[in-house]
Amino acid sequence: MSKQAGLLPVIDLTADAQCCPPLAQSRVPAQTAAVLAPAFKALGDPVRLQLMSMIASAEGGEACVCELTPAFDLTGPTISHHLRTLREAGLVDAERRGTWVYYRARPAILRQLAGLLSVEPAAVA
Amino acid sequence: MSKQAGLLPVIDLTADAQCCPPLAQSRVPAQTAAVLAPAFKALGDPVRLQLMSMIASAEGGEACVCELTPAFDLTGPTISHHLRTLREAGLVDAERRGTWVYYRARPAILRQLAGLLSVEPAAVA
DNA sequence: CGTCTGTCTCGACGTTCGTCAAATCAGAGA
DNA sequence: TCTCTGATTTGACGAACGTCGAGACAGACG
Repeated sequence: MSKQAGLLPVIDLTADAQCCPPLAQSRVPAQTAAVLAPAFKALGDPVRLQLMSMIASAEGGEACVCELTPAFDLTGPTISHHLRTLREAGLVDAERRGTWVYYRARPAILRQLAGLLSVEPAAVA
Repeated sequence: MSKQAGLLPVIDLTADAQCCPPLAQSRVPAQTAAVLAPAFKALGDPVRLQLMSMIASAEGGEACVCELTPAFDLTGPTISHHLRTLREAGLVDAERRGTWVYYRARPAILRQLAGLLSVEPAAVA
């Protein structure tokens, strides 16, 4: 699956071009590490990883805090804190519409992280 | 041939042989989050992210601590601590050969993490 | 206007993290 | 054996984290 033969993605992936040569292919510069590590860090908590998934996989591409919070045995402020962490890491976006606040994933950075981690299936020599 | 007992990874990830439905496709179960979050957490430090890259991209697939340590403005014990963190997260393997200790990436878990983060470009197959 | 509901901020708490210096362990070689 | 070098462990410290309760803020609705 290294080459997605077949359809090209609908959206432009220019962001990937400059940002993520795979971790295992060339050494990550300190500056890149400093920028991307916080994103990994944000995903390094089980609650936030689930929150991220719930948001990214939600119908319509967004999830309301009111449906996120009751999915955990945690208080509102704690969930709010985790969402803020995800937001500050650039992983999600928040928007208030009336009474409720909706969170939406940012696919670009997800792709960036995935690209960094991608491992070429050992092009057998 | 047998590995040094003290250097074996703490986490056994064999159970996760079946790879990762993308984060954005289906909601990550709590159990999966609990298993994978520590790996992201381990990558959530700039020094460890660079270490991981240096190891994974090294020639021969392995890197000696003796070449890792001088790449940072940190003491030996600190680098050793970070390497232990990567090892306990299941991201790398260590092996002592004579005087030196070599670290080697574990591609399986890297692929797992990349798969979790992968964002399918909406285009249907 | 006042009140209610949903969400966030603030302050506090115990825990974990990143770092170092000192001590210890593991081999290599004289 | 003894010593030297490379790597890890131990113990300590301040900083950051995850969590909570109490309070503040933002809209909706009478």
